[in-house]
Amino acid sequence: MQDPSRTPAAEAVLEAASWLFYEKGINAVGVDAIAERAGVTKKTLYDQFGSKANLVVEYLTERDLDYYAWLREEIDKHTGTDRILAVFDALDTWMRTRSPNGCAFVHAHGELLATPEHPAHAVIRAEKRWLLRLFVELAESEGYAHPDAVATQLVSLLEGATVLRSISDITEAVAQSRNAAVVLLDAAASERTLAANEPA
Amino acid sequence: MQDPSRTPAAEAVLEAASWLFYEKGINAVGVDAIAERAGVTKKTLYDQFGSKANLVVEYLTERDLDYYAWLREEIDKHTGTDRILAVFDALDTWMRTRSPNGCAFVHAHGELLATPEHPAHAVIRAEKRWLLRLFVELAESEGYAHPDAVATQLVSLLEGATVLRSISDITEAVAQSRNAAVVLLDAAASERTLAANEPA
DNA sequence: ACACCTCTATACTGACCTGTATGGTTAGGA
DNA sequence: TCCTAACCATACAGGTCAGTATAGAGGTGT
Repeated sequence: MQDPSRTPAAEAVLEAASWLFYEKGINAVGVDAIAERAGVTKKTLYDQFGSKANLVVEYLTERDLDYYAWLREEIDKHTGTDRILAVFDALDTWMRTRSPNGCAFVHAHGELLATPEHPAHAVIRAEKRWLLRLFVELAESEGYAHPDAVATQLVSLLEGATVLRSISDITEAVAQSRNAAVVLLDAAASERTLAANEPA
Repeated sequence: MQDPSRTPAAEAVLEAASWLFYEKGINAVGVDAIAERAGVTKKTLYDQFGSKANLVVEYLTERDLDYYAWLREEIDKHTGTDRILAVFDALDTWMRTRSPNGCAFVHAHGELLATPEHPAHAVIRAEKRWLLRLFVELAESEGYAHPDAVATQLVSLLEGATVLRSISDITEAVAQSRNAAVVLLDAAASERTLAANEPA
């Protein structure tokens, strides 16, 4: 799961950074605070990661891998259409246990708008890309019509529920998105098509 | 539309701040940069707004009012179910013309995680609240079953599409959310219900 | 005539930021 | 035995941050 070549101090730094970045935001957290929380000197932090930007990349990359592994696990506990709905159930658990403040990648995107050359942007875009592809593959393998269209709609439901649950106190947002997914998949299955798929 | 008691310099400051905050993020922009862009001294900025936090609140409040007014206008050009779908069309235009980087309120929420006492949080939550209530009212007045459930699902589609369109390059996300909305409303209309509305 | 308001210009404070420099300790492997 | 990697502690450089201080210009209403 994690790079075994990472020293104990490096591990502590990344753990501290991950917590602080997610809980307070990237720009609101200084390297001094990270080093202090990790119980490590700033020298060690810079020896291991080189720069704050690199640390941000490592933070997002690890979170990305964790989330992907978690989703894959939850999906593989089911068969058929339940494999798709399992993603919504997994999100519900994920948000309760690890992500109550919302999507770390969406936040990072907003925080790094001022520095478009930041290497973290590639990680952020990649995360949304594999999420979409995951749904495309699931929709395809379950034989749904218009897998690209369905997948885009399902990802929107997922991302939107994440926003609603974290910003408002609408805890049922994820469950409602799941309900909507059931309806959409039902419609796609009975070839009642996703309406107006061709704009004109 | 805007407070007429605002002096010309104050107006220039708010305009500069709005552009910089949205384009680069709140924490990435300093008051010096705002004053310079507005062609105003920092003294004037502080005389008019008192603090950066107040300026952030004014920025979000004005954007909130603009967005609400825009949506109301677009909705009122239609009748029946089209009033609901008009929100999706309005979002498409809004994102192309004024909000290509994503939702300012979602970004602000992420940037202000470190300061939960920041007065902007109230504005952020209020924006999501009226958006949800808007859909509830539309769903009710068009006679759909389960207006609360439908509204939550529609807001998720809207917010999710905003995320997808801004972070990924999926420009058709909004259109796909609109398609999904059509299916969901169709299902709600024919009382084929929103499935599993009662979890157990 | 005088007070008030809006604004300009510049300089400053004290805190915090990323990143580096210097120098020393400990443990393991060749 | 010696070398290297991984760490500790402290201090500092150079920049930027929010916010304040000081001094004065121009216009308006009374």
